[in-house]
Amino acid sequence: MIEFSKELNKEQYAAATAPGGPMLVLAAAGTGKTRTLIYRVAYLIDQGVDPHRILLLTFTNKAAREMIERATALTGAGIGGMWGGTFHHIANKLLRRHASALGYESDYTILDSDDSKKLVRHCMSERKLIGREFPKPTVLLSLFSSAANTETPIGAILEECPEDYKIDPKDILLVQKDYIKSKKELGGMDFDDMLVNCLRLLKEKPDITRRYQEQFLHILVDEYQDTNTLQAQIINLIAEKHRNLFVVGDDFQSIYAWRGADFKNIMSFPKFYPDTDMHKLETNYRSVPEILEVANACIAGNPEQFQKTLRATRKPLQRPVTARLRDGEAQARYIAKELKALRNKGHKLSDIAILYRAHFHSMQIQMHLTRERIPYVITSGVRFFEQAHIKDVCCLLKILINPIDKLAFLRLLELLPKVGPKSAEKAWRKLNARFDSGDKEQREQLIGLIRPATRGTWKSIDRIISVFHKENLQCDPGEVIHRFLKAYYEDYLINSYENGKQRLEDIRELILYTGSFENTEKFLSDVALLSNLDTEAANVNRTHTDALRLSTVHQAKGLEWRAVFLLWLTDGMFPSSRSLQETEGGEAEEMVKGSK
DNA sequence: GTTTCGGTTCTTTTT
DNA sequence: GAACCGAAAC
Repeated sequence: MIEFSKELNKEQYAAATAPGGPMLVLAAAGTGKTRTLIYRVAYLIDQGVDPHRILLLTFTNKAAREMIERATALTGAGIGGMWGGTFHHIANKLLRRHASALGYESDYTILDSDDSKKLVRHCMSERKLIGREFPKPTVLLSLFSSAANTETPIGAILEECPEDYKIDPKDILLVQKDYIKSKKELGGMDFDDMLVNCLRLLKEKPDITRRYQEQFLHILVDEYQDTNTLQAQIINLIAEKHRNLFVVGDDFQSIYAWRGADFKNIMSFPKFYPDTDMHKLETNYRSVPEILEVANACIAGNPEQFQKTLRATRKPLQRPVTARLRDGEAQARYIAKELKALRNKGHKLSDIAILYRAHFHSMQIQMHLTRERIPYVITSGVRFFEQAHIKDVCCLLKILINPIDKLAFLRLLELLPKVGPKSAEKAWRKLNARFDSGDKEQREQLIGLIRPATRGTWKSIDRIISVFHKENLQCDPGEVIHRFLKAYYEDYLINSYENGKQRLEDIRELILYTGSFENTEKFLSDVALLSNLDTEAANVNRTHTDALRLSTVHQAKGLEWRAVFLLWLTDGMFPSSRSLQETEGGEAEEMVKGSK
């Protein structure tokens, strides 16, 4: 049995064991936010709530994984059946079930940012809007994205843009219209569509909504300060019946504004639910008082926040150090020197981290570390699942599942020698914009469409497609990938990339990963929605190697180390020059060394 | 007309 | 490192 009152402090206990209704838990950094949330889950189950009737929403995959792991450990696997995951995961789960209600096929593809970009570029080139003074695909996409996530029309967003694009908003609207149409045509939803459509489903289909309102007796939301209006509405709708809504967040740690997050959601929660039971967690277990002093000084004086004061439990140790250094070179040398000193004092490298705002800020440091033979791991900037080779093998799976997934079809064909964008596009047209991999005639037709020199190569891939349908490999995506490797891709990798062998290893890792999925479709959804294989990848790296950690501050949120270096705490670098609203800043070149 | 190759530029944060 | 652009090669 879990002894809630012993394992939690007073603040945490009060929150975790509160009766129900709308609850807002304001958890400052390092106060055991996750712990409280997990014990809340355990408490509910302890009270006899069926896990199936609990919905736990998180913001990132990392958080979801951690929560579920820890809750499982705590309750002794008692949470089986609980609905837990990121907003996108849950939206996907609902949409797969009810896609037809919105006019989608249930085998819709999820477009990741890479796919979206390609599609937008295509729409632009169709309208001859490439180059010139026209914004780049990524710029347009972020425009579309904030429009979707804030429910604001494009026009209004453009007006607020400080930089005066001299572009006709009409052109942008045209591209957006084309983009939306193309997505529909290839049976795809991008990340924003998942939330938009999920909300649409709940708003427009009351019969369906009622089922979930009934099912979810308790809804728990992590990082509430980072929700956007779509997510807040989704939550409110699902919670409408039972009103047991437990949201946790810290208005001072809202880091996703660029993605439509609106910290006003957390500020106005008590207004929306006048009977809100509010709890504050202010006892900090992570940091020494000297650091909390700095934190408190930052929080104070901001009128738009809930007032809070972090209280330290740890003994005073030492103040953060700022080091003024001439340039990046001096900074790197300084860190190397300090690292040596720390190690001499008996610190392990894995207890130390170097944090920075943007990945390229760490380049110089990385060179120095390599030269000095100091082992380090880096929470990568390149997302595992967005690397070319991972996407390559997945597009074979995609065309097996979704006959109208044009992007996957094109990508697969373009892997072949002597096939580029034009030939691939032509083949797609000749097939009438549909490739049913189960249809033998169509497969024959496609073989004929490929130029003779490459036909042999394609035939070996075609054989995999044929086997897939004959042997019903639906449930074994790993086997398909394996055969693809043997038939073609292994050679391709080795020939096309300097680090082909390493990439091959990645794919082997991926094949192992497929084992945990019931079928190809579930696997593909997950690949699209996950963006880091940081569980696997990080675990592999972490095993038994004592290594220094390099990470962006964003990715480091919620983590802790004995000693932390903060790079480039200087004007224009930290905060980045793009987020100009902040005024707090550093002197010339400076750097802070703190201990947790 | 297409594909491939070579040189150049620019790196946030996540789903 | 990868995405983009222009030029060479097929």
